Amino acid sequence: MERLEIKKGQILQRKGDTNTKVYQVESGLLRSYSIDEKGKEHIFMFAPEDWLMADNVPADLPADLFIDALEDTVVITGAKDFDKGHDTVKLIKRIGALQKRVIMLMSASAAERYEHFLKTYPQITQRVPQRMIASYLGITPETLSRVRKA
Amino acid sequence: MERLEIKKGQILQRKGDTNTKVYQVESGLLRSYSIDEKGKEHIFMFAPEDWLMADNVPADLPADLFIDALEDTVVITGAKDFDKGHDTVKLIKRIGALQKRVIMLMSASAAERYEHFLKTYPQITQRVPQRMIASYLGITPETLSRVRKA
DNA sequence: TTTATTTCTTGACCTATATCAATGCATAGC
DNA sequence: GCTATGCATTGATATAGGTCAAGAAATAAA
Repeated sequence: MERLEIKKGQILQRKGDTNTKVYQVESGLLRSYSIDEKGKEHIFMFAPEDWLMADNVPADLPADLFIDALEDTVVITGAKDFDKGHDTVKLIKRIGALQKRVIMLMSASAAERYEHFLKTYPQITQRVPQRMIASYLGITPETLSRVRKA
Repeated sequence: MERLEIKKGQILQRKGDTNTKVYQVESGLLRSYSIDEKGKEHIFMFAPEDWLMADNVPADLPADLFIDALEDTVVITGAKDFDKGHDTVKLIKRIGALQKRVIMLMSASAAERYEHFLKTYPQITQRVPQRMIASYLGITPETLSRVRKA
């Protein structure tokens, strides 16, 4: 357990890295993302204050995601330790959020996704560029721009 | 905790129902799905033997998903009890699977999703109709048919 | 075995979103 | 203050997948 201060733009984890830590955000903003074989970024999650950032693959496998800071950020790092220190209620809430996200990705239009994002994460909306919101929603910046204009 | 035998086609839970149970599958096959405002079905998950079927919203809120049996099925029902009876390692694995699913929905083509499904769930492929696989993958039966033909 | 229903496939056409390029605006760096 | 870079918007075009309908095949029910 360790307290880290990192600068905007600094990378905490790259795909393929050993993957043994989780990051509790004290202040600032992290994101995790993957890069597909066309080189396109797909943001999996943002983590502002009080959120836990983790790459959810077992600690004995290489990382699936990049993790970096979108603002100067302070985190408390913890080891991935599956047998203790986890709040079951928080894990189940996270599963619930992912359930809704999967259903939305299968069924909602770009506009509907954006509307939902605005309502659910109004604070994050103010802190990240539009192109990152587009990436998180699974659409292009151009499509997001058109959706916002409509 | 109770052991239930249900018939193919029988519904265990409807959207809006009270939502206080989880279902451990002993034999058979369950699915959970939502219906969007156009009346279209979106399958969230299949649960064959040894899988746990749950609607991952808190027990004090109404259900988000329908759950029904695709075959004659035997389940052990349990109460949603967030403070005990949960295997943290299994919850984290489930989050990991959903993480990969979200990234795939944002970045993979229909063909890539189908290919991945075949590799990951070969047994389920044999037990459910194509139209349900399409629904789970977030594509239409016509698209799946064309992808398979290519 | 026959009939009814469901599922799958295919063709033709449509649509939501992607791609590409260009331009303007905002922000960062010097 | 100026220049460079990043971001957002817009137009034109392309594309992946959706929609609709019809017919064939498979499965279920009688």
